[in-house]
Amino acid sequence: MSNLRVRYAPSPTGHLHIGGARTALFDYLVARKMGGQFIIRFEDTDQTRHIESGIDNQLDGLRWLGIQWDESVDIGGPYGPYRQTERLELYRPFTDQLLQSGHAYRCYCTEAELEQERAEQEARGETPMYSGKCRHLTAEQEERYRAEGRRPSIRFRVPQDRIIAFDDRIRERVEFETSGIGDFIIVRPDGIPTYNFAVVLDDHLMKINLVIRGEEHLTNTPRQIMIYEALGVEVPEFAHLSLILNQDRKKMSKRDESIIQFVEQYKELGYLPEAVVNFIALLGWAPKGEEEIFSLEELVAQFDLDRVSKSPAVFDMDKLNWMNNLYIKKADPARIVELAIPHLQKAGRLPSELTAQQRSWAEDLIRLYQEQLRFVAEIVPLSELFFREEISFEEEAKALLAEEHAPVVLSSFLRQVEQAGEIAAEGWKDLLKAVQKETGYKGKQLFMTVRVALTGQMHGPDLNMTLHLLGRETVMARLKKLL
RNA sequence: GGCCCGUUGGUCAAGGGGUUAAGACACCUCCCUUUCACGGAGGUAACAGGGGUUCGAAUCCCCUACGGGUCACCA
Repeated sequence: MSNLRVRYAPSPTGHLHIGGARTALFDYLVARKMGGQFIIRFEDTDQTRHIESGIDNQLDGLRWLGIQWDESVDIGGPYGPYRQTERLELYRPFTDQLLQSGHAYRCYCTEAELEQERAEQEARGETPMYSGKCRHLTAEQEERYRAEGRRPSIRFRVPQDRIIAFDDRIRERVEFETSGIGDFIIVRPDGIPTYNFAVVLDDHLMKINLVIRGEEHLTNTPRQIMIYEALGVEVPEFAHLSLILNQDRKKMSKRDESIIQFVEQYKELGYLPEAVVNFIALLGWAPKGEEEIFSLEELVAQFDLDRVSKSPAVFDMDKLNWMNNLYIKKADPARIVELAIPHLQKAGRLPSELTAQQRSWAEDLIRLYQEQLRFVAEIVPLSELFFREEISFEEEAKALLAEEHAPVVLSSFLRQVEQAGEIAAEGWKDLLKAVQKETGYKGKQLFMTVRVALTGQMHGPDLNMTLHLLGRETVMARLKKLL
């Protein structure tokens, strides 16, 4: 294939879905790897479901992931326009061609009639399929229908008893019998083509030679191949990706809340784009070796359509969280700080305008938790102990404080803090050392007692930094309250 | 229901006639550590079932079961 051209063709009905993002990513990877072009085109022929912000949502999501394209609505390209509703005139000659060659015909059935027909078929236990009622209308009959005020749609005449076969890049050979396919509508009465017709025309006109898309399109493929053939143009290659399933092994539906489905939501929760890209690349694709942490550039080098799995993948949130944590740990702390501050502000933990001092405090706080954040929004629940007036004590903590060494350690510590005056970030270590010297308690009895007294919890982040962030006043107040 | 696709541990998955059937997440144990987390070392756990073909099937064929997709004037 000398010049590979692939496309992602979403319908702009909403936000970028995780499945769409994965399709786009695979498109991008293949195009980059082969030195081809990646085109994004919008299939917006369904007026009723059209959402104006849909195009921006899709593009913004892809941009955030770092996926770049070579031709689309925003940057143009030699095969535009890149949204179907702007290409309507381009389709007309092809419609005429099919009508003239007899591959298509006008159908005057109304939606209500068709629906009734379908209902009757279903009642009889048959597969619902268009009966072919208008297949052989005479000129007079057409004239009469027109006189009744009926507006025709245009149907594709599906050849009888043929087998349509193709070699899918992922599924290998797939065959369909045309007997199971009814004549389908390619142009609605209002002149707007339906999906199956428009894709074929656009892919042809845009010189797409590899169509990568989800498995839900597999059964559309024979219809499209028939159109290519009727038009006498070259059929592209197909690669049908298996679906991404939720934890219940079901196709994710838009209302499914068991899983976070939209790229924008991951962004909002503080997932890093490189983690999301890495993770979705592994949904259905397996690298050659054992390494599985890859940057986008590395994915381009590693990716191979031949290593894409046929079976569906369940979206595993645990693994995404693990992977995101990996990227957060590696990330520049300043970046995580930038992402985390808005979460703390939104939660009312920080004022919307920060003084230099507050900012520096927030930076220390966020860095304290950086290595255990699975996603940045977690900073809010994780850092709760720094924002509570009243601390509550766990059972274990109460037991520890009831031991005889506790008051000794704590009163010694309080004295040290009071005497110290201003305490530098590193100064707390020395105070604890002094307490050890004075009381003779060390290790768990010393550190754990202090931790528990001030946080109420047996577990937590680095103690010195915790003390520093709590600050001298709070430390003294909490100690006094206990003693 | 018809048609189409799929099925290796809980999850992602490698392996495509001869393997002790990889690796990762999760889980468990231990080590490190003032605790947690991190890190390190181990561990539990899988070829859907049944027939073939073959000296030999996770790998090839058939059937069954299960799961999914699709049958629109949606994409």
